[in-house]
Amino acid sequence: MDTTQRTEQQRSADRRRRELLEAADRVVLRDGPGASMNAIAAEAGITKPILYRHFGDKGGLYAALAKRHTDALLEALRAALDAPAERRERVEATLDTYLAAIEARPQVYRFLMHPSEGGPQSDQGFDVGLHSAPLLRRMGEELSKVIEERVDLGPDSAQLARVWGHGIVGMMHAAGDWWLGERPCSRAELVRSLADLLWGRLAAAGDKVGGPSF
Amino acid sequence: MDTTQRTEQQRSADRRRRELLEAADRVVLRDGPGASMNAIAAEAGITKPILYRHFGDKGGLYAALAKRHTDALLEALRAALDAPAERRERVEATLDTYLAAIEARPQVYRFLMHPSEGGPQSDQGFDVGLHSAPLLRRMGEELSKVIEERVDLGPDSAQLARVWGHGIVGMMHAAGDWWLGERPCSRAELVRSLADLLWGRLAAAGDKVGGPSF
DNA sequence: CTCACATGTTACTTGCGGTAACAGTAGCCT
DNA sequence: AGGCTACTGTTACCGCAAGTAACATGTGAG
Repeated sequence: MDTTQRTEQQRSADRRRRELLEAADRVVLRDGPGASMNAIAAEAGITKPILYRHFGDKGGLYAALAKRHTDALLEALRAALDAPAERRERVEATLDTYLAAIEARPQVYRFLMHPSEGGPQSDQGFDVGLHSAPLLRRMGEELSKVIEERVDLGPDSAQLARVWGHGIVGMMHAAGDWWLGERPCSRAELVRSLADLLWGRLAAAGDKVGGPSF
Repeated sequence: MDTTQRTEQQRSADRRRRELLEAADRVVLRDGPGASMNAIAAEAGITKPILYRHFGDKGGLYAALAKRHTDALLEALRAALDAPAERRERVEATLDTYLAAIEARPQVYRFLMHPSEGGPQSDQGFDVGLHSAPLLRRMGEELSKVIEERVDLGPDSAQLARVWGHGIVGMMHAAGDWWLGERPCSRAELVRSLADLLWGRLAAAGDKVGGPSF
């Protein structure tokens, strides 16, 4: 067969693909998630149909783009999660890693999580409806695995671990999103507060007495 | 003044508005969040510009639509949250209320949370990017208030309560979203697992020994 | 030289959000 | 009555973005 030739051509195609993704990245980071295919093609120095030949449709481009960032973030999280340290330390390190990532590149984060919120007249963005889930889901599954591997939860551990994995990721995500918007405290404080929550401080706290009237 | 006349006209306008919202509701529930303004107008028996006169733009229609459902859900949550019962009971009741709501009307839920995921060719949906936050945010703020009112957290209670409010809501949301998709267990089990997480079972559990190799 | 193939283009269709300009209708004011 | 305002409704259009068809061009293999 022509495998050797194929590989050569394939390599060139892959390089092109990577270049296109980087161009897309630049545009998305500059113009927000509302970036149009035309704009991306222009940034890459080519025209639309080529993008479509490479990625099928806009969702494909988005998926490829998201996968890059998602993979990178997941790797960082895995490192923090799998470190040989006390559980609380690991939890705090993981929370901090995530928050540091979204703090450092809020544009990327918003692109991954929140679809069209670009410019004033950009009402249609990437259809992240089906794609924003994956990041959260993948993080949830990853965390679930680690929990089940390393925490002794008795019977039903598999199910419990999955519920907790997704729940904790959701907590991290929502709190991070809110924090990124309002910046009501430092990152370290946020990490500490969330870890405290996970450590049962809600259950341990007493009822408030002398509260409002009743 | 012409207040009396105005009220009469206003009433008619309000009735129309409500009718339009109900039509929009039907269409969104049927066609998913990718419903077009034309489709909504047709369902209401009128044409597009009228929708725009009433709601300004698509975001306005969405916001009005979302507000109805959000208000209803928030009211139910408030009731569970403010009940005169033990804290754990209240937490479980609130979780269950939320999960029951999204279980009963997944279409509404997906519309509120996830934008365009409609039909196969519907790539642009409502720009929920800026509107899905509100529901989560409002729930988070609501919960924050209740936490601060009723739980004794010592100094920094305000900040801590807000972090926890948003975090817990995010946990509930993410776990609910995942659960709704996979249905890995009953609602009661999910509620119990999440409450256990909030009650510090993660911190209380021991390390797993004899785990994978290390 | 020519065939096959990959790369690139221009020019188009479709469909949606949003708007302008026009038409009919009900009540009030003098 | 007749006209003024204000609301409801329409058709017909613009702009823009996704996605596609058809055409052009370079390049290595036989």
